[in-house]
Amino acid sequence: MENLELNANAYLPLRDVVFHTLREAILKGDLKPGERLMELQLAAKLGVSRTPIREAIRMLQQEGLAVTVPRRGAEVAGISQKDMEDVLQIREALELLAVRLACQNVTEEQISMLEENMAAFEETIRKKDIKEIAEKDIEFHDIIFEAAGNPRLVMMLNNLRGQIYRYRVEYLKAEESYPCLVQEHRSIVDGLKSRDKEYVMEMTRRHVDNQAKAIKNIIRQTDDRQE
Amino acid sequence: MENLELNANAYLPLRDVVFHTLREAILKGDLKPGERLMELQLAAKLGVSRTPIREAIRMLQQEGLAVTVPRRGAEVAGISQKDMEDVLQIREALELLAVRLACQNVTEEQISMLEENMAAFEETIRKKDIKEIAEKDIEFHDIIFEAAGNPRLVMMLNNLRGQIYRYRVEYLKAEESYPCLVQEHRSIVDGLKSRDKEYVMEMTRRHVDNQAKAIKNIIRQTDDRQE
DNA sequence: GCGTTGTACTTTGTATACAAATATTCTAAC
DNA sequence: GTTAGAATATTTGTATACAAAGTACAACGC
Repeated sequence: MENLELNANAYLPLRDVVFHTLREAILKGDLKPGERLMELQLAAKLGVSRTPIREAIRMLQQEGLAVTVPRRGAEVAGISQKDMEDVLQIREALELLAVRLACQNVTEEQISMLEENMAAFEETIRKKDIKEIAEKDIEFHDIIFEAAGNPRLVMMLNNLRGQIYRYRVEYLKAEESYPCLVQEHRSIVDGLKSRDKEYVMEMTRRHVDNQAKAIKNIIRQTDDRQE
Repeated sequence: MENLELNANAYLPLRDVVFHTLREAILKGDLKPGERLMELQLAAKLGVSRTPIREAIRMLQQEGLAVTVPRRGAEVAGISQKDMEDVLQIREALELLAVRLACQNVTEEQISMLEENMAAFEETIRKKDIKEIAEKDIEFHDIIFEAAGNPRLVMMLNNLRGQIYRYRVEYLKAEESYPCLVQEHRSIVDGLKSRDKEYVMEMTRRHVDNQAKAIKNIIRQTDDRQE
């Protein structure tokens, strides 16, 4: 770990601020798998007492980002290749459900939001700004999730995305995949416009599968490098 | 609320005991939707301090069984008809994934476990012991989840089942559905034996759909009665 | 050298104390 | 009778205190 910093000084309970801070740190990889989450240490580093830290840890634990052993404390959850494959499988199923529902429920307004997003996405891809690419990509999927009209599904997909994100940044560095990405998004939007359920699902399947393959490649590379 | 009681006196941190206690109470309906979860009150009732209560609440919150408003505290999450439909949609998608995976990975041993379960299931149905029927039904699905070989999927399905369970007991009181239940389980086991993916998925879809319809009926009836 | 035990040190688990925010009650004015 | 506002009580948020479990390491015996 390095320099954690509480930023969201908004009027939120500290436990939520701590939770978001630690969550981000884990997803971004600042806190590495296996790294221990020691209450006193974190409390000192974040300038709060142990109480909010403990509550944040309980939340992380329930979300699967931390594992705790009674009387030993918590550590950042590891994420093996198998784990990631499991997550990707689930994500595919849910993403397909989302897009299927979106196909029924999407509004004109949401479609124009998607079009706007597409334009912005292409722009950021031209700039090769990875951070922005990721943001726009997330926004794209968020619009679709929203259109699905199933809040719980949105929750679950966001959670899964968190898990995937732990490898995803790497994935987005593969510039050769950019044109493909844009085209896939394009197809999905077109499908939603014409409300062609089968087509949209097939395109989404491809999109998710491509990403899954890419991520698995990254993992393989990373693992090889480590050995 | 009525008489909560800490039973699991095993060597577990109190937060986990409290968590399980409250979770059960919510799922069984002893703690009703909208009912406030007041720390001091719960602490007194369970004979512990606020600290484990608070941590348990954070866990419940993350699991969607409680909602908290900062500075106002937590209450048992309500579950509207729409919520339940959302959950059932997700559950169908994941249950289909599980059975598809199980079809590839199921072992001979697991198949005989399913056969054993079928026998026991039919027996309990003859006895019309609702509690046992529920148990055997859960066991049936658990074996399949296990066979899917995706631990995270198991986690998520268990969580969803919790949500559904809040209505499910009622559902199982509908005796006319029993023969149907058995037959559906039978078909699924047969499909798994012959590893016929399409067939198993179709049967599972029917099984889940039937249950979904039944639950929605219950909800309608319950809502009507309340008005 | 190797394992064992005992002691000091960390770290978690739980309870409690105090402050700040929210809800409630009571009073007073209209 | 109703409403506004102050006083009071409740309730959450955070910090801290203390006990118990776990860990590390050195001294000891084999």
